[in-house]
Amino acid sequence: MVPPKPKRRTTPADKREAILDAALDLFVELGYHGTAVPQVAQRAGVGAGTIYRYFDSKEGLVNALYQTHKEQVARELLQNFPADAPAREQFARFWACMRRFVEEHPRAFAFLELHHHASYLDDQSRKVEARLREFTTAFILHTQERGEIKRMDPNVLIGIVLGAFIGVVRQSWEGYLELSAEAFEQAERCCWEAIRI
Amino acid sequence: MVPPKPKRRTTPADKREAILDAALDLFVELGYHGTAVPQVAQRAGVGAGTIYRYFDSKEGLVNALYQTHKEQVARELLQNFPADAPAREQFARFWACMRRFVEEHPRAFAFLELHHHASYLDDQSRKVEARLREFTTAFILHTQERGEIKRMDPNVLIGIVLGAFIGVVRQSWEGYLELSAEAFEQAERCCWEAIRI
Amino acid sequence: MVPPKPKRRTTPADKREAILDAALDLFVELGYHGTAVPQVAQRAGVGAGTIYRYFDSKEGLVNALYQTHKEQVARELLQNFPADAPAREQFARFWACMRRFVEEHPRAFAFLELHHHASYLDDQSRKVEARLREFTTAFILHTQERGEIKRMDPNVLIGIVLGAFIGVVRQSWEGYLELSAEAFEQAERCCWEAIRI
Amino acid sequence: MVPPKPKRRTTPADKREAILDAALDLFVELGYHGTAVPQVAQRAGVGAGTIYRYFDSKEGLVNALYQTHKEQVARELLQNFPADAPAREQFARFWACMRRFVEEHPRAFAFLELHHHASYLDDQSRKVEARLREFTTAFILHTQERGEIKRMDPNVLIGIVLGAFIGVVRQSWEGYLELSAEAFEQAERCCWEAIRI
DNA sequence: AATGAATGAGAGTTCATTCAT
DNA sequence: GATGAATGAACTCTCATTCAT
Repeated sequence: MVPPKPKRRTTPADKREAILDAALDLFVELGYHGTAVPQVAQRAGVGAGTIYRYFDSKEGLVNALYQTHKEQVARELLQNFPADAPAREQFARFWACMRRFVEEHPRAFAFLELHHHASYLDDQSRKVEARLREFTTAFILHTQERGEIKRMDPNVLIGIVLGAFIGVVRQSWEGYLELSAEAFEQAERCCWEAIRI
Repeated sequence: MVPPKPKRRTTPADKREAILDAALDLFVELGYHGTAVPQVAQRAGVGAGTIYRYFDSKEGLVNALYQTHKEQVARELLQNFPADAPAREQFARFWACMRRFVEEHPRAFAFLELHHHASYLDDQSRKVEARLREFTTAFILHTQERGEIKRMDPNVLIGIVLGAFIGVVRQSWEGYLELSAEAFEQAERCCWEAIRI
Repeated sequence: MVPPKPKRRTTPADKREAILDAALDLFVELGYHGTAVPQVAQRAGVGAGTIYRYFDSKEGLVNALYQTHKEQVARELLQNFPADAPAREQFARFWACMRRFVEEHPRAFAFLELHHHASYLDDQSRKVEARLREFTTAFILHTQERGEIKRMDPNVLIGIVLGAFIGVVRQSWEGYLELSAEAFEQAERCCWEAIRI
Repeated sequence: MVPPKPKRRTTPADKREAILDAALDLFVELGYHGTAVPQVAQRAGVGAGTIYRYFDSKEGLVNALYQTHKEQVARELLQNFPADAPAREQFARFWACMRRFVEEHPRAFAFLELHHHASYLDDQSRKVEARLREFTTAFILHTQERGEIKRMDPNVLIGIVLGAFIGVVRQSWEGYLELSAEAFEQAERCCWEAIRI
């Protein structure tokens, strides 16, 4: 019996993925405006014109990347969130989820961080961001009412915790820190103490 | 009697400042690659060629901006630092100093933050960053030995505190928060609790 | 008994016609350079590659169109021409023939007119034009000798009559005129008076 | 005494003219879509980017050409028009004026003719055309009322006369005719007989 | 025979940089 | 020293054509 011959070298989905992957690398390294479309094509191993079969424009490409990855973060955060657990555990889970994302998709995390609120993001991209924030704000208010975390403008708390998380990750990008389990855990404890009552 | 000092309408230093000032605005608003050199010239009120009398290139301009402002931050932090005060007070002073910088030079702070570790920054720019970090690290180690703040990799603590500060400021950039005295003070207390023993 | 003729949904001739028809529409509407080959394919309901089975290139396609329709005009003019009638009647028949062509094949007439002497027409296309002209010139000379129309360079007369005909049709393209029977007849009488003795 | 040194090799106005002149040639020869901007630049002897200092875009360039030359035709027609002369003389003057334009600016005439009612002409360009037509229509109606020319839709008459004029000129473009004084005069007489009572 | 995804040359346009004035 | 018109390389994007399926 003959084993089924593998049908194609590259499926359309493969090409699309290759383009997204190459763009992710380059946008992180050189920025959106610093990256030329043919450069993306070359790294993806396709012709320059091919990119326009899969994406409307360079803007379409960066927004597709943003939405794909931002939605993944949002999904993972919401799915793993223990709605009824004590705040301490909820925070630990949030931190673990973010950590897992950074470890599994470091370039995607860097991309989201660097392209946060850029002028070329479209309404759909901003909507993904907005939904996640709404959820977060509602959760913070609820936990504050339960007396488990400090009472102050939720946006200050978001700024502190998210900022601190990104701040630690950045230290590793800049070569000052290895993102060990210990570092994440230490940072997690610090941040909890920042916001706990 | 003194001869009347020849009054020039614009000294070379004035021109240089005007260029730096215009570039600061535009780089913050449109990004490095999104800003055209003649656009900088126009806003500065000089000819496009004039920029090249004061700076080698567009890269030279952005690096001059980076170094100028980064050095200013470093200077202010070091000058105001109470070497012999208790850690709690040192931390409060650090926070106040950063806060003052953000309030007095919001565009410069945004510029430094947005162009942090961009590919077009040169070695000299990175060196300014490195010197400040050396000082900070040494100080953290010293304070940890005095048992006033948590014992962990100083880079984790730097990531947390700097990240949290930037995180809070960013919330205001994104329109979620007004940078009131109260917000800064709340965030400062949170961050102290994050790192204190 | 005859075996049932195998019915093909689309014969090669059908495909060729569909391509020519789609191209006619688009070249008239958007111009030669304004029309993309895949656009022609889509409107013809065939794959983009298929066009290259029937035509060498985009130039080949436009020349095929030109020759097809120019030859049709020539055929109709020559077939309907009453060689032995008086000049007044010959002229009326010529005009009626042109009018019928415009009414039955408005897109083809517009195409011929708009692509007249375009740089991408090949020698074969120009040859069709030349043959028609030879006949016309000979006829004019003959009629002039019979003393029925003005004696002058036949090319002046061709320019006047053909130009006037196209001029009137153009007025309708530009929305100034409806191509009524009356308009055609009025124009015909005017043109006859232009050339008659 | 020193003769005044000629100040510039090329003034800005020279450059603009050189670009317009090169574009006129190429648009006539290859059509608007068939002409590449760098091609215009090369023929004008300037860099490709220079064209964009003088014109907003390729469309801006073609519209500037159209308006310049169309306005010149309109101006010459209106200025030389003998409002109170008999229709026969008015027609002769019109024809002479058109003839002079063709002889002095043959490429401009060809350009106007070939780009008539093209989709890339802007509102301003169409307005010039519209003003000229309004004048012509009013004049025809007035002359018809005086009983000097045939009574029919003025647009039919415009189509015939303008079409015949262009038709004769085209014969020369196609190499069939030399635009001699005699040819123009013969055609003028024919056309007058086409429209006279 | 027919397809349409893929290509890359070339389109229009921008902009960092130069240099005659 | 200062200017800004001029440049041409490089940008984003299109499309005539090919070729694996």
